[in-house]
Amino acid sequence: MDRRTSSPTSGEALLFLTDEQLRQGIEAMFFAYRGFTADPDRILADMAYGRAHHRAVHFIGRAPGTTVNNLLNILGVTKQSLNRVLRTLIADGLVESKVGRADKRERHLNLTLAGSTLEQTLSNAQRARMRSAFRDAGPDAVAGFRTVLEAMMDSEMRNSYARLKDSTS
Amino acid sequence: MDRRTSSPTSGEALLFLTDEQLRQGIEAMFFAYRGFTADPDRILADMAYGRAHHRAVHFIGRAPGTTVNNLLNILGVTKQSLNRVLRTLIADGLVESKVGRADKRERHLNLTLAGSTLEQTLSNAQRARMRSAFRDAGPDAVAGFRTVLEAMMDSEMRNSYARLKDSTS
DNA sequence: TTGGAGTGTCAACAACACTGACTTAAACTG
DNA sequence: CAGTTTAAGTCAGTGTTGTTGACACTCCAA
Repeated sequence: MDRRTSSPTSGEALLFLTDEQLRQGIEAMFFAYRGFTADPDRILADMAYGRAHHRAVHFIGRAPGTTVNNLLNILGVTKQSLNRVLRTLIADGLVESKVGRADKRERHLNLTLAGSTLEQTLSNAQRARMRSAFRDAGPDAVAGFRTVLEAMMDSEMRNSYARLKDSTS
Repeated sequence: MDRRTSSPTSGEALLFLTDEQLRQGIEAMFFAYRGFTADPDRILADMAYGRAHHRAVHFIGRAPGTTVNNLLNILGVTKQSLNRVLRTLIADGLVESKVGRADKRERHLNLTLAGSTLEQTLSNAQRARMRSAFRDAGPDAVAGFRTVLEAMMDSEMRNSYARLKDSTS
């Protein structure tokens, strides 16, 4: 391998790709993800809900009127697994499911007022940590953070991510 | 919204802390973590093992001779949960548990040859993705990635992370 | 020698994922 | 129109990983 883009010194250009650096990146992901989910988990523990409910509520709030199938693709779980979660959320009045106008086979999902409240509560907790981390790290680090995470995604997930990102930009 | 990332002007200095930017960061973490675990998960699916076995094998390989209690703190699970995993790994000859010399209550954990082989297999798969992501993103982005992840950890996890990092640097 | 720490085990349970098989209803297609 | 496909929901069974709670054992130290 020869010298690459940014680093001026020759021998050090690829030092960030050593196995040790990669291993530290792996461990950083592991520990950071624990922090990432810790606050919502604490809130959900008091209710009869778990992480799966959080994810469903998050993405329904993010893409109101989304279909079950679309949600299935975003979450990457089976229909049975999502259905279990959705059933309780609908029964508890946090999510409402409406038959599609154009295609009556589809169900369009929306948060109720109560669902939106829960989403806000969870979202606020998770955003607070993210905001603190972003502020401590600074804008350049945040840009790098996002670049690496995008490069780490499977291509299908990258598509889902980009679609959501563009929908509100 | 106009994207003016690296602008030095005053009013835009905190644009990276908007709720929308934070939400994108949250979603990036979600999708990237799926990619992060996808390759080892595929390998483990064929065996009778799961993600918990991967984590145990990883950290035992990283800190040979570690005690059960130390591993407990790193992994952040209950001892019953870890014990179930360790029991199968020991029974299958991937991990060996030795009574401590100084303190005979403690058990010191090490990978056997077979355990080390599995660790390598999983580690190689996960490192390959991380290497590809790091290379695509470049050294500056990687530095930012690590900075943000560290800021996102709980302080106890940050300590565990730092201890592991320093042990081989 | 008593108390506490470290370890291990048993049992029960919950959350969340999976596969496989099936139904219902609607939409598309030849 | 008949047949096929698609979207959604359901039932039953299973596996991994996590949790509590209770209990036993060993060893160390006050």
